[in-house]
Amino acid sequence: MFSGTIPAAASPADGVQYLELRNALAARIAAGEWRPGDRLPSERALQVSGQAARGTIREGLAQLEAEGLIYRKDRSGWYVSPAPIVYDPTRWEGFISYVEAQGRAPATETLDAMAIAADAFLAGVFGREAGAPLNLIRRRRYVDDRPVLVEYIVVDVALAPDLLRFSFDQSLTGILKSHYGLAVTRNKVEMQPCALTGREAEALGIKPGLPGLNVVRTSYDAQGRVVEFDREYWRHDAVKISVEARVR
Amino acid sequence: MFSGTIPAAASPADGVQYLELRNALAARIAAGEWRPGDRLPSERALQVSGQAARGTIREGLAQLEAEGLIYRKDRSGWYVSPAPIVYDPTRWEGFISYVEAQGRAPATETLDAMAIAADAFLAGVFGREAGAPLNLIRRRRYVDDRPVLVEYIVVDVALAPDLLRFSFDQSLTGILKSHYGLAVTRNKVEMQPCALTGREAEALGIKPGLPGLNVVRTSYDAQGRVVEFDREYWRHDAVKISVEARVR
DNA sequence: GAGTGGTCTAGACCACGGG
DNA sequence: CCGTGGTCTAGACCACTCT
Repeated sequence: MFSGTIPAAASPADGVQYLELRNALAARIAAGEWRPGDRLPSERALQVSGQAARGTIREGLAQLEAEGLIYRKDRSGWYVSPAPIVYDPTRWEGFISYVEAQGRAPATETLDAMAIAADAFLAGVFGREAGAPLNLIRRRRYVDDRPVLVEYIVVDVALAPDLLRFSFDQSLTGILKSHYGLAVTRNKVEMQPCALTGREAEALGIKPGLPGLNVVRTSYDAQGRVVEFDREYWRHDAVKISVEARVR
Repeated sequence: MFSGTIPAAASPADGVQYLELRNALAARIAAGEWRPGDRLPSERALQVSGQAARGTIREGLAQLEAEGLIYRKDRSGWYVSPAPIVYDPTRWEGFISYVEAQGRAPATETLDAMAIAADAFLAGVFGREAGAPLNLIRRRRYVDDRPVLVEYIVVDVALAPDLLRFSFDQSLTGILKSHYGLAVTRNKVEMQPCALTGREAEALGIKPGLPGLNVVRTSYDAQGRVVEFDREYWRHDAVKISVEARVR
């Protein structure tokens, strides 16, 4: 009744068909009938065995998806979710190292990298005037070949001139430190559960509206300058946040 | 294209009916046609004006719900969501003070308070043997009369004997500090987007499967003893996490 | 081309709320 | 009580993947 680290499932009998399907599938997943990455039977196959309309089947599957136990690949099928990555956004280590430290295979892909001018919001973030030159980098990151997040990074051109000549498929952290001497000493992190829509859903290859986690990080150096402003959109089933901090 | 603090909405025309309904409703909400807490037209009314099957209408509404723009009250209707509470789980202030600091009205209700014996998991958390006596408190917390979270707090009886004689509708923080001299100096916080199911969904009066945020906090005093182990289940649309931390 | 999920329709009955 | 959302059925056609 109170143990483990993950919320308990619904009770076995709910008097509701789609929850009973959900429970049946969850039990079979827990029993190891399918392993992470495996495909579930098709919706129409589940209809036959479960004797329900397809809409009802889909509601049960959507339930498991919301819980992060399964995910869908568009027009391909429903798959069992792998374990989430544990992520501490207050650490300045970089995606690659902590994913590897958890025995998983990270990958990074740069989608865009361009010069932009600060709008009112970004001007405020960086403490510059509107129109100040900034660089915007958009990346997609993978764990074990599955896209798990898309991120938008903004860097002040004044602090890192000519940044766009680099490749960002590796660690941006390393570039900022070794080529520009920029060391982060303080982070401000905001997180909010959200829905992944529009460009983010498209970049992750998912159906718009799937739950996600929006992480916004502002990184400062010892002089209080904003080194990096980073907005990440994570698949909700791919990440688990862990933060350790002294009480202030 | 890159501004503001909240993810951009989907594009106005998606070629998909339920997303077009979503966009139409989102625009009317943004325009202030309905204010936070207001009820939307009924599903059947939206059917008439929008010329679509009710299932399609419901899919559009579920989309907005996943995004946190609206929420439902069981068999009552769909309502515009109020602004989320900004919450810093590394601070040791207590719910009441930070909700009030944001100009909102907090309330706390104790659901259960009982003595339990440590299972293997909790024994590990508290560094005690299995079967050690603990107290478990279950509370529901409100913002502006809307239930936003349910929490399970475990306290070591050895550190806070006879704790159950107190009322927990006020600050537990204050009780632990003033009556037991327990001061928290360090927190470990884990957060994971989740679905609210079973007891949690019931306690919050929501439909099982709605997205939520699971926050697990372990609080230590200066001697490294576990003062409090707290598991919170938040409505996903009620909270925004903000953490500030030095880089380690 | 066969099979998959994605979308949509037009109904139905039910449980619960107090718009 | 009536209106609400909650659940469910039994179909249909489409866009996409390739299981």
